[in-house]
Amino acid sequence: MRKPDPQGKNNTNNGTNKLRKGLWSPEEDDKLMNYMLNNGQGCWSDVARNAGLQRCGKSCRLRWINYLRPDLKRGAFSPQEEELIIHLHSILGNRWSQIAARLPGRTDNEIKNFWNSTIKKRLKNSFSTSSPNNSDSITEPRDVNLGGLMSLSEHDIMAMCMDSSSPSSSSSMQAMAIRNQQFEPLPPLNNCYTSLSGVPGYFNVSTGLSQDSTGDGCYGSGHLGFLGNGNIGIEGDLFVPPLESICAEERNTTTDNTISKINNNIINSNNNNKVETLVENGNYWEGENLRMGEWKLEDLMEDLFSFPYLDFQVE
DNA sequence: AAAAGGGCCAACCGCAAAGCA
DNA sequence: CTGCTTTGCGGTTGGCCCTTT
Repeated sequence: MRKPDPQGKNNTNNGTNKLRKGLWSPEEDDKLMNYMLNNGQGCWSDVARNAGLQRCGKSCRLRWINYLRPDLKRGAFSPQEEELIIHLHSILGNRWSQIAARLPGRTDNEIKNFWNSTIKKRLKNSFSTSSPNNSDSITEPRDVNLGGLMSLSEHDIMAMCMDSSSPSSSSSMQAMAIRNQQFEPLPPLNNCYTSLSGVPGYFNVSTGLSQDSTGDGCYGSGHLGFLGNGNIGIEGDLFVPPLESICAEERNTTTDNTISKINNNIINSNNNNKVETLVENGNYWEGENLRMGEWKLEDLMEDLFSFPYLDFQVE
């Protein structure tokens, strides 16, 4: 972390127009927070200027998104979040912003740090402990249990872990697909919020489900798997949980209209019009039915955007 | 008790895409 | 169409802090 610069050695004081860098002081946070609450988000360089901050707009944006936003969820990641991150990362690769978009209250930076510091290490450990004599000769891939997360082969895990340059880990998916000559479902994700079951090769989006009857946060069960031709197959109906997004929930509960307004701005700007639709339709996503047989990776990526944004309460 | 090492995480950097004149 | 500005993203850095030696 960079030192806060209370004396302003790096900043514009001293007669120059040099912008401040490094850690944000509480005063700067206050200024930015007050400005954002009163004026909402505009052009970030204007925000920096009008809020009286000697920071570049970029720095203000980052500070707001990663730290000051009222809808941020602080604290450790829950096991459900961990699981979801791993699962999404296996599909999306290092597309942290897209992963973060499905974890309300979490930032891409947070998830990225969490992945690099914790999960990556854990996956590596799982790999090494599961193969005590794994010198450099990898022969038969074995299944590795990631602490109850999912069961993948060593090759798969290594590909996922090491192939961080691949934007979508497509090479690892291809590797899995090649190895799996037939549809081979991955184990269902416990506590996941978009789960799949039913007719192989197709899924429907069922909407308007009420509550998770089991109370474990899981709305149905099913499998996502890889097809021998390198495509991704879905086995099942996609059950979408009732979407009481942070946005909608806070709209109902908060008495602070200003904060509510800000939240709406943030979420609407992040999610385009999807959340507005959700809210207008009584907190349930009433998106069009999705049908498909086999997905190529890029198609899957596309269709991930049509998934509702996940929301669950931690603790 | 002090030094070394490693983990964590806030923030910066560079690049690409989008928007606009 | 072109060039400039702004925004957004992912990778990387650097410093605090905790643990180990």
